[in-house]
Amino acid sequence: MLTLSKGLEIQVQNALEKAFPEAAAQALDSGSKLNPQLVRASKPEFGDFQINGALQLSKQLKTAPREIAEKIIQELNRNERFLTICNSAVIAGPGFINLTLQPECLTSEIKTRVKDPRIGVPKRNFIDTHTKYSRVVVDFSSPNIAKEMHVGHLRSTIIGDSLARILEFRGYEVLRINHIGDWGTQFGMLITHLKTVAPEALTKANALELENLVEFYKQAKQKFDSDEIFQKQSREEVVRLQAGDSLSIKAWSLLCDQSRREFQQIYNLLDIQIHERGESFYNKYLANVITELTDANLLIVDQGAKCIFLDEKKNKGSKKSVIIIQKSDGGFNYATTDLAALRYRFNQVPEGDGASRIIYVTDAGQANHFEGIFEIAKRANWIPKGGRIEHVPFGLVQGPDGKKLKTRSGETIRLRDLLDEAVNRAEVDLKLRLQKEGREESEEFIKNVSTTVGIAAVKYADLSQNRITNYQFSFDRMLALQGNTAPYLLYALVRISGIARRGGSDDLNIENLEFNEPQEWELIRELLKFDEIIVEVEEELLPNRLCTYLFELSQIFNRFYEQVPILKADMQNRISRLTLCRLTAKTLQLGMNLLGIPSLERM
RNA sequence: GGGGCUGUAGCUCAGUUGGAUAGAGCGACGGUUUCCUAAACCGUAGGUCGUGGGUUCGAGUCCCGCCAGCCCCGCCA
Repeated sequence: MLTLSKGLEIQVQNALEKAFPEAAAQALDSGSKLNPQLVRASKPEFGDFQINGALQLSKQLKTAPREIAEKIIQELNRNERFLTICNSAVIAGPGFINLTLQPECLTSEIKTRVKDPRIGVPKRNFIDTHTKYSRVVVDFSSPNIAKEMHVGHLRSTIIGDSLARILEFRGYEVLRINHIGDWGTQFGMLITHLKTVAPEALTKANALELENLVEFYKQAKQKFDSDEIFQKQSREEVVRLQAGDSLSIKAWSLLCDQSRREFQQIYNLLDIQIHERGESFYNKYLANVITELTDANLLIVDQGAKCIFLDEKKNKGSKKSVIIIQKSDGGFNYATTDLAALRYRFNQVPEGDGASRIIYVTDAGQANHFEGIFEIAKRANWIPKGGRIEHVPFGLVQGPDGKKLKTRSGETIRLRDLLDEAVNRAEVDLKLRLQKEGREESEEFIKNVSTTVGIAAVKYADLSQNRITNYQFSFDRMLALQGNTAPYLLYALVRISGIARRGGSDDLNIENLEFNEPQEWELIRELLKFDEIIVEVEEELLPNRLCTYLFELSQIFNRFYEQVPILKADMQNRISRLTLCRLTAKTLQLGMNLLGIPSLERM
């Protein structure tokens, strides 16, 4: 109801200014406006919108809140345009004004939405806004070469993908960037170690299974932490690699290829589109970062390393935190790479991406790091005018015991295994139900439904939680057939498909819709919120808001479905109700699609 | 020691620029299958919003102190 509420806002603003012309003029002189505080009603019994401003303005206007409200109402009731949108305004409580929309207004919104593939969600207009460029970088997923993807990558991948989908839908040109860990000290360790234990892996493709590679990586890491000579060798190896030594590069690219194929399988299963541009891509830009930071007088040499000290403002006598830009051995580390990446992304094409907004989807543990990186970027003047840069943090994935999710033996859980288990459990649930209901379904049906339900459950469980907090992973809860879960949403959609199959699919003449039941109006009002939710998620980058909305929509639909006859209703009501079904299906489908979750006709 | 995040019903969590009587789901208890998938729907019980101050007409929400848990803090990413 974005358009409606915008129109309403103008009417309410006018009414307030007409009611108190002197105060309005005064406010205008000081460069502000009287704020009527028009918001959505907090409860259905208060109508559709409420005006809260009278209470706050009381002091300034030296008038009792209810008296202010009374005057605003008088103005509103005099305004014909307002009366075509709303029933007359009502004063309530200590000075709130409750507004209820005209039923014709709601009905006509429903009609336009049924026909609109975007269901009322506007595309962002980049010409009118302060942002000149529509390009956004979403940096997400980012697994490491020579390691398997695990639950830690799950959140970044799922949340990042959903945000990318929503931004794309709103009209941004989104660059989905997989900033994979394909560079740095870890490779020095791995290559050095492989030289002695499995030299063939450095010259021949697929000499090792990925699992073995992971095992070697663990050994290398252990050696690195305990053996000083090995540590030195590894660092030298990194320097060779970063300098472009051909043998090192060859070994490195073999390792990358192998991991890459493994990642792709997961992305296929999760239906994730992402463009790989790992840390190594920025290798050729690293030296320039040093040059620019030196020119900007930001670098300080400390113990042989080039550093930037932060925390200028927060000087409570505390130690300043520091970011190392170039190590004492000449090597670069992840801060350097992140700065080079940031620089590149904001730079204009062809020397960069020409982005106006960069979004990093990583765990909350990196908040300090990004804060530092962003501060440096600001000081170096690398953020263009109107440019936005945001860290989108998320919490840990915990097991049912509240601790970091591990296997029974204490190992990290492979993402692959986790997804397989979700699908298998969904299959067991489904078969049990088929048996109970005496249904016969093909193998293909069972396979398709279990995969969809399993993957959807994992994705939805993650997305439906506020990402900031830690997230307790539980197969039982996410696959539960009731509650705020993917199966619940999928089921609502299946019910609608059922109606369509039984004669609800005829071409509807939606010119004369008529609604009488409270369940219908409740559904209508919920359906019309969709556009606001999408715009909100675009701004706040919180997909759980969309999940909550879809869940509530499903609940309201299920109530409507239970309590109001549809196919058995007379023609007029039948068409009207089928229209609501159709719009509900469209909304659920689009909403789930924006979360990266597919839907089903039957389940 | 410094910094960040979190603390809301028995459990898992929502809670919109501060707005009216703090909401879901699960679990518990009770009820509902003669249109369309009961994987559903309806009802009941359950709260000092960690704690102490402050700002405000109004605070779960903003500010300060304290307590608890988790995470980060110079050559790993």
